[in-house]
Formats: sequence, C-alpha cells, structure tokens
Amino acid sequence: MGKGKQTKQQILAKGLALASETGLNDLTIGMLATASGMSKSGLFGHFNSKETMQLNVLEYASDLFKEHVILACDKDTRGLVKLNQLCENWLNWYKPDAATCIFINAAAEFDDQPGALREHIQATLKNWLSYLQHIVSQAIQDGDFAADTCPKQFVFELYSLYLGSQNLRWLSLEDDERSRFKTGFNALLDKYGAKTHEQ
Amino acid sequence: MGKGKQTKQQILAKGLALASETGLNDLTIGMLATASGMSKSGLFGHFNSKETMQLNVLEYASDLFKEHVILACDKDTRGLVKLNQLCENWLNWYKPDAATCIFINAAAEFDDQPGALREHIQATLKNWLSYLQHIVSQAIQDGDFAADTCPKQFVFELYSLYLGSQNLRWLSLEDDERSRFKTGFNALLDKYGAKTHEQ
DNA sequence: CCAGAAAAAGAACGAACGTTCGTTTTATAT
DNA sequence: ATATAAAACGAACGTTCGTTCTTTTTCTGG
Repeated sequence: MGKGKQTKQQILAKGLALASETGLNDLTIGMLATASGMSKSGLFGHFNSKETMQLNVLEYASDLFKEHVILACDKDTRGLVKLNQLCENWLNWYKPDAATCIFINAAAEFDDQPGALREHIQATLKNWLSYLQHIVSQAIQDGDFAADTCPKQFVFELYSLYLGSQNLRWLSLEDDERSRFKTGFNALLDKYGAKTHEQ
Repeated sequence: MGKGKQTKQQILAKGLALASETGLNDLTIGMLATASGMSKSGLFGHFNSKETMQLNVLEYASDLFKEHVILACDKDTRGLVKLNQLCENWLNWYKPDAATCIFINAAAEFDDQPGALREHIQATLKNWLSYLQHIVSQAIQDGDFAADTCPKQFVFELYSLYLGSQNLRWLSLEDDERSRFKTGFNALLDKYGAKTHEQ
C-alpha cells in the first residue's frame, strides 16, 4: 500500500470517529485536516470534494460494519442462531460505549437532502434489512419460526426495537445492557414461535 | 395581539414548515427572512439569536402537537380507548403526507451538540413518553391490559414502532396507511392482553 | 394629529466554509 | 542517485453565515 492510500485510511478512521461524535454533516474538511495533522488543501487532494470525502467515510463505515457484524458470526450458522449473533454484534458494532449508529444518524441528517450521500445511505440500510429478512426466512424454513411468519414484518419490528433502543439511550432511558431492546427482542421471538433462544 | 407578535407567529409557522423540509439545523436566518418576505436584520430583531429562533420554532411545534394530538382526543376518554386515539393522531399530527416528525429529526440533529436546544428536545420527548406511560397505566388499572404489564416496556415498544415506521417510510418500505406500524401496534395490544381494540 | 415607541430595513463586520492555484516537499521506480 | 510522479503545503478566492450597528419606516396611544 502506497503512502497515499495509507494516510487516506488514517484520515478515514479519524473521520469516522469524528462523524460519530458530531454527525457527518459537521465533519468539516478543515477540522478533519487539523485532527489528521495536515493542511486543509493537503487533505482535500485525497477527495477533491467534501461530498466524496463523506462518501468515503460512509464506505469505510460499511467495511467496518461488514467485518464486525456480518463476518464476525460463527461460520456455517444460519437461521435463528445466526439472527441472535447478528443482533448481538449489531448492538456493539463499532464502539462499546458509543453514541448512535452513524448510518441511522446520517439517515436523519440527509433524509431531505437529495444527492449521492442520501442514495448511498438508503441503499446501505435497505441492503442490511434485506439481509436480515433472508436470515429470518432461513429460520422459518428451519422450523424455528411459525410457518406463517412474515419476514418483512418481523424485520420491521426488529429494526424498530433497534431504533428505539438507540433513541432511549440518548434520553438516558435505556441502560448499557440494552435491557429494553433485549426484552423486546425475546418477546418478538416468542411471538413468532421461536422454539429455542439462547444467550 | 400587537403587530410584533402577529408577524412573529407568521415567521414561526413558516419556520416550522421549512424546518420540516430541510431540518432545524439548516433553517437559516437569511432564508427564513426571505421566505417571510422581510430582511435578515428585521427578522433577527424578533429573536436576537439563531438559537432563540430555533427554540421558538420548537415551542411552536410543541403547541401544535398538544393541540393536534393531545387535545384533539375526545373528552373523558382514558386508558385503552385514549391510547388508540393518541396513536392515530400521533401518526398525522402536523401534516398528512409530511416528512419525518420534527422532534425525532431534531433529536438526531442535535443529539451530540450540547446546549439549550438539545435539552429542550430531550425534555419534550421525555414528557411525551411519560404521558403515554400514564395512559398505559390507566389501561392496566381498567383491566384492559394484563396486570403484570410494564408501562415503560410497553411505551418503549410503541415508541420503537413509531420510529421504525418513520424510518421505513423514508426508505419507501412503509405505505401511507402505516400498515407496518398498525400491524405491530395491534400485535402489541394482543401481547399485553388487550380485550378490545377498535378502529 | 402627533410624539414616542416598536418594527423593519440596509449596510457592513468577522469568521468559517469549500475550493483553487502555484509551489515545495516527499516518496518511488529505474 | 536521479528523474519523475505523488503528496502536502500555504495563501488566497468567493460565499454564506450570524451578528451588530445606524437609519428609516411603521405602528400606536394620548
């Protein structure tokens, strides 16, 4: 890896950290340059636009998500077992004590702002939801959920619990162990007739 | 009402409309002035700071929320019946086909930005959630929900469904009738043993 | 109707932003 | 080691922002 790509990775790591604190919108080229110990124009040369920089930060976050959530699951698991692992990873995917998920946050920031960023965020979220639906469908096939379970509705309710947990956490109404989420999650498994749930 | 308060109300109405489209953060003094047909400094005089202007917009939104959601319920209803009415009003409280709820949106925008705005948003949301808990407690007292129902957990799951519905709506995965929300809501009522659910 | 107050306008400011440009430093490959 | 390309720098640009003045217009009460 050449010098260029190397510092670019360092910039993106710092960028994701900053964006997680202040939001992707407030991730300014000047402050990211300062945080990276380089000049504004020096950093700018890596991206040639602020939007490209933000896009690259999101892609960097996607890589981390894939690594820490999806690939971190045990091999050859599927259905209900994998769903449990995914949710556990999902809750703590890029920082143990962190603020809100950058994708959820960015979605709220750019929801009304057309452009490449918005489309990228939408695609990422849709992709994740459809992956979850795939796993739920496996669980149904395996007989872990009732046969008439609707994967879309299931994932909607699961996703909702995730959003709710993050939101309540911000209001200091959710604890570190995500008790509200986990109680809701277990109730969700019950409702759809899960035979066994571990953890 | 003097001329001052009068135009101020018009400004706030326009401000809420704009903030609902572009977010409270991007509600600039210049553009709000232009939209209100007056000069930047003329509008500025009403608030003496951008933060105060944003706060007033939020308070204006709170008034509208109280009017369209809480006070719009039939008098002398309580418990489960009132909960149904509240949720129906909640889904369409400030515009029929609108974008996301301004409080949810503002929460995401200011969650990492200390100040009066953040505290106001937190207080507003907490107040709403605790009001919902009060209504749920009534429903338990009235025997409409199982006696061992936890109001906090109930409201958490209800709130989550609201967040999820809005988020999926943005992803074009929820329809105008909020089918996902309503299916989840009815399932929630079932789970906690609601005897009757209307609408 | 008219004085005094309130409201609005207009011009200007300092700061921060994204971006451009020319130059200098650093890395890389022959 | 040296030529060439990549990377980083520093200064400046045009804008936009919130805010502060001073002046003008518009209300309003006696």
